[in-house]
Order: sequence, then structure tokens, then C-alpha cells
Amino acid sequence: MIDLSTLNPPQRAAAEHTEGPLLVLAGAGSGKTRVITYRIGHLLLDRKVKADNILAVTFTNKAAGEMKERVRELVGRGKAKGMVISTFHSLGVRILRRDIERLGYKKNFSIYTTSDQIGLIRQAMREVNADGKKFDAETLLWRISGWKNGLIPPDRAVPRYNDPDELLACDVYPRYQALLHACNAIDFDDIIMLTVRLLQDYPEVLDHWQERFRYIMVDEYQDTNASQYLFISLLAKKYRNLCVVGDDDQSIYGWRGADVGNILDFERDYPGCRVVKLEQNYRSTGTILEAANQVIKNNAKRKEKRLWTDVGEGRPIDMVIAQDDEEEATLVVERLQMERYQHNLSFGDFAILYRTNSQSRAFEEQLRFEDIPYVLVGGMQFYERKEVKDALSYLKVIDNPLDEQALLRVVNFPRRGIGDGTVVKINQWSLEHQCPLLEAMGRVGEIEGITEALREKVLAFHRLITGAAEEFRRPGNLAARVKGFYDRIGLEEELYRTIEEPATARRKVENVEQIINSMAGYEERIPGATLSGFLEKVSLMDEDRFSGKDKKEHGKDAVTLMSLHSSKGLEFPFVFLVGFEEEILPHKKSVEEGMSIDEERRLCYVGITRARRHLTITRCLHRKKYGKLLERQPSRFLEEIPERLVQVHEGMVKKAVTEDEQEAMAQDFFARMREKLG
DNA sequence: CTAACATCTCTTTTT
DNA sequence: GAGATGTTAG
Repeated sequence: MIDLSTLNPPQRAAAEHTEGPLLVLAGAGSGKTRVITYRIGHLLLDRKVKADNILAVTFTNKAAGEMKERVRELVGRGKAKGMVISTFHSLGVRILRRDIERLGYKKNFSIYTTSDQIGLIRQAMREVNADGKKFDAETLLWRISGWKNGLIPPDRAVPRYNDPDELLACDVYPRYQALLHACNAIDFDDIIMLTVRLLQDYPEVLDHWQERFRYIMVDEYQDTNASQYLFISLLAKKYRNLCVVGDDDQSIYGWRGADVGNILDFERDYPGCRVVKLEQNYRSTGTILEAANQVIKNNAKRKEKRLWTDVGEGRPIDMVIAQDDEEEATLVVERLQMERYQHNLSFGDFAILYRTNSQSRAFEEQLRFEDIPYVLVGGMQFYERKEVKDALSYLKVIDNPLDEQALLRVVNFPRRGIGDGTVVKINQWSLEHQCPLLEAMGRVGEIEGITEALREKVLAFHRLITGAAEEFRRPGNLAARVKGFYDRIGLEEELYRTIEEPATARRKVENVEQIINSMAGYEERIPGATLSGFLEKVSLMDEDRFSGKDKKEHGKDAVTLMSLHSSKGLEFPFVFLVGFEEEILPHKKSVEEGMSIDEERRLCYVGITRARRHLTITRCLHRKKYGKLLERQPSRFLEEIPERLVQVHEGMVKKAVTEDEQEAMAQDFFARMREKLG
């Protein structure tokens, strides 16, 4: 039995309502995850629902992982086995892996990330003779992505305005989609779009998954876009046991097509649904909650809610004003240390939250300088590094020889004398003969205008890839074999050879080794692990629970650094909300584009409500941008926080230039700390 | 074809 | 100010 008596009445009502549609409007910190966890436990243990029949969908791998963990804690690992808790994208891939052949793709399809997408868009632009200088591939991709999220196929895309970008995007879209198909690749938008198509066009596929998932829960429902909405609607159509949880005040993904209307209209979509409101906040102090409420109430279009708490006021919010971004980092880290000693806390109790990922750098440097452990969440820095992408591209081509983006990356890395000219010739030939690029390389003898020496090089490369593809067909012992492969092609030597700075080269080599470590960790975890499986996890950025590095760092006591977007759904006792300035929060782009800044305000709301005990907000008077020091204005949201809740601190650290000054600063810091501690 | 050098652009947010 | 892209000489 699951003990539901620890839940408050509305929470309990939500957990007990298992049959038929249910809408849970859950304010920040109102115990939403707890409700979902208990609801799953209740389904499993009290209603005797088979774990196989339960599906919970989240937006991030982090959220999915956390939910899995909490369900396991509640009901035990064995009872939870078979239940699916995953992101929209992981779920889509799972469904596609089974039946994508019906849509004309092969089962070993690749998942293309942004840089691959850009590569294809550029190619598509060349094919329709678009001026690559005049048009920006990213802008086009953006439009195309918008259509895909709205489930508009290439033949139905029409320009809404007489906008040159829009017109070109209409031409490029079908070419882009054809190129993806030729590469046996799908992009992130396709994951959802193709899944929906599969479910719509193949009743037996739909039926299979409807029978499988009889009880469905969707977290952060306010962030679903049109295609995700349809995806869920299709799955839930048969049994109608759909429970969606969300908060319109925390909708922060409008920019990628999320439609708050989906949650606001749920009652209309599912007549007779039960609605439960969770308004008691268990997370934050009264002061923090009051600040959040005062900010968010400035948004016009929202469902009125009154979040309340009974935990008491707590400390005032600290507002720290720094001279520049460097000092901001110094002050934050200094305060962090101070709080930690004063309250005997661990590093894991602190988070530094920012609007843009680039803001993390100053804080990272300062934390490293002070020898404070930290984890940087998101930013997907690791897999975006050149050497990592190159190394992974080999694995991608081996796994899916049609993957041209990967093939093009590695054809001349390490340097093997096959330059652009040659590649262009082969590519042209492959287009003319409707033959995949790799196959064209194998038939390089038939291509005109390539010297004999060059042909031999191309053939050697072709043999390398096809040979490896053959070799890796056999599963098992992946990590060791990949290492062997990298050694064979001399990947490390190439890095040492081409990078003059030895320390940099070292780091890059370590990054490549990190891939192999991750793979070893993955293999350990999953019996019968395949290259495809590994690459899929990497593409979906679902790596944090198997990579060797993170396993070590998972239990590590460390300060968390992340963007406001990544922080949604999480909480920390002490939060530093940094860069509270105009043009950062709200971001310049959102102001320029004349969009309503409500979403920026919601972002601000999300940031404030992450804090449990104490919130520190910081801003700078100057900030370096493009290497220039610019004057900064405080965020407009600052005025919305009542003054009585805030205590202002001017910066007090002088810039230390010489080593002596640095030493003096350190002494000063310790003196102040001793004084403060008594 | 490669390496060295010059020029240009970029900073939302994520799966 | 970095990092990617483009240009030029060997």
C-alpha cells in the first residue's frame, strides 16, 4: 500500500484520480513531482496496474531521471521495472526504431543535431542556387523547424508574408527533407513529426502503443507544442487515462513552438475531466514567494493563482551590485563561501543561475580559482567540441554509412590528402548518379579528373570505413574496439601534431578518451550494448546517467551552474540569480523582436522560485561584451520586486591586478570571514 | 593540398 | 576576443 496520508487534500485527490482525464494545475514548489510519484505508486501497488502500462513523459532527461529515481525509492526497483519514464524525444525514437521502415527510413537512422542540420541546409541552398552570403542558414532552419513543429509537411509550406527568407525557406524545405532522407537521418523535429505520422497512418502501430500505455502522465504540459500535443492526444485517445501537470506561469518554451493554449484548453479537449489546483508552496520562504508573486502578477494573460506558504518569512533577498562581470563572479563566490561556513552547508546546496550560457564562464573561472567543485549543466559543451565531433563522426559513419554529414567531417581528418576539390568532384558525381557518397568513393575509378594517387587515397579511406562497418556489426567489447580503431587511424597523434599548445592538445586527447570512457560506462550498464544505442543516447543528450565521468561526479558535492531554462523543475536551498540586467533578463533579442516580454518575466519567475531558503540577485554596472566594457542598466523586473523584501549591497572588492594585490585581497577575505564567524 | 594569415561574426533559451 | 570562415603563398 502507498500511504497517501502525507499528501495534502488536493495532492491526494490528484494521486487517487486514476481513471479518466485529469488536469493538475501545479504552482511552483507545490509538490508536483511528489504527486506524480505517488500517483504512479498508487497505480502500481493499490490499483494493480502493470508497470508496462504506465508512461510518464517529461521534457528533459534530468527530470525523467529524477522521477524514475523517486518512483523506485517509493515502490522498489522490481515493482517499477517495465514502466516507461522518458522525454518526448526518447519516446519518439523508441517508437520509430520499431516501425520507421514503414516510412521509408532504415532502422539504423541517425539523429541529426543542429550543426548537421546547418550542413544540410547549406547543401540544400546550393542545390536551389540560393546566395549563401545573402541568406543565413540558421534563419532558414528556424523557419523550417517552425513548420515541422506545426506538423506542416514540405508540400504544404507556404510563405505567410512576402519575406525573402520565408520564400527561400519554402524552396529549401523539401530539398532539406530529401537530403535528410538520403542520409537516413532525422532531426529533432522529425522525431516527433514522424512518430505522429506513424501513429496517424498506421492504425495497427497506434493500437500497439495505445494498448501498451494505458495510463499516461505528462509533466510540464504547458510546454508542449502542436506536434507533441497531437502525439499525446493520439496515444491517450483509446483509454483516456491522461493526467497532465503544468503551470502556465512557467511556460518558457514559446520560442520553440510551445503553446500555453494546450494546457488552458485541456478542459475543452477532455470534457468531464477532473481539475485539481495545487496552490500551497512547500519550497520557499515567504519572502521569496512574495517576490515571485509580485513579479509574475504583471503578466496579463494568466490563470489567476494565489500561491501561499506557512513556513515564515525567512531572510530578505540580497541584491548585490558589482562593478563589472568579473567582480560579479568574485562577489558571488565569496558570498557563497561565507554562507557555506556560516551555515555549515555543502556546495551542493548552491546554484548559480543565468539567462545565457555564456555567462557561466566568469563563474567557472572564479570557482576553479577558489578550488570549489562545480557541475556545469547543459550548454552541451562537451559534444559540441570539434575533436569530440570528429571522433564521434567516425562512429556515426560506421553505424550509418549513409550519414554524409559525418562522412564529410572525417574524410580528411586525420589529414590524408583528400582535399575539398576532390570531395566536391566525388559529391557531384554521386549526385549525378543518384548514388550515396560513400559508395561513390568506392567507385572513384569511374570519376573523371582525379589523379591516380588521389584515387588510391580515396579507395583506402573507403576500405577503412567499410571494413570498420563490417567489423562493428558484431556487438560486444565496443569501448576497447573503438579505442583500437582510433589508434589505428592515428587520431591522437593528429591532435598532438596539429595543435601547437601541448596543454590544449592534451585536453583534446582527454576529451576523446572521455568518449571511450562514456562508452565503457554505457556497456557496463546495458548488456548487449550496440554502437547505435550509444550514439542515440549521445544524440538525445541522455548521457548523464551512464557516462563514467558523471557517475563519479553525480555523488560529488558541487555547486550547480546552469541556465534558467535548465533549472525549471529543480530547487536549491541557496540560489544566485546573476546578471539581473536589461538586455540579459529580459534578453535583448526578446525586446528587439517586439515580442511580449511575458515569457522573459516567467523565466524570471522560474529563477526566483528555485530558491528554498535564500536568494541573492546580482547585477553589474559595466559588462564586457566583444572585449569592450559597456554600461549596463538594471533589469526592469527589479522594480517589480517590493523594496521591503530586498537588501542592497554595493560591491566591495577592488580589482586585484598585481600578485601582491591578489594576496592582500585573499588576506582581507579571510579576515572578514573570521570576523563574521566570530 | 596545406599552412599561415586575414577577416568577419557572434551571444538566447533545448531536445 | 575567440572561433569559424575565407584568402593567399608555397
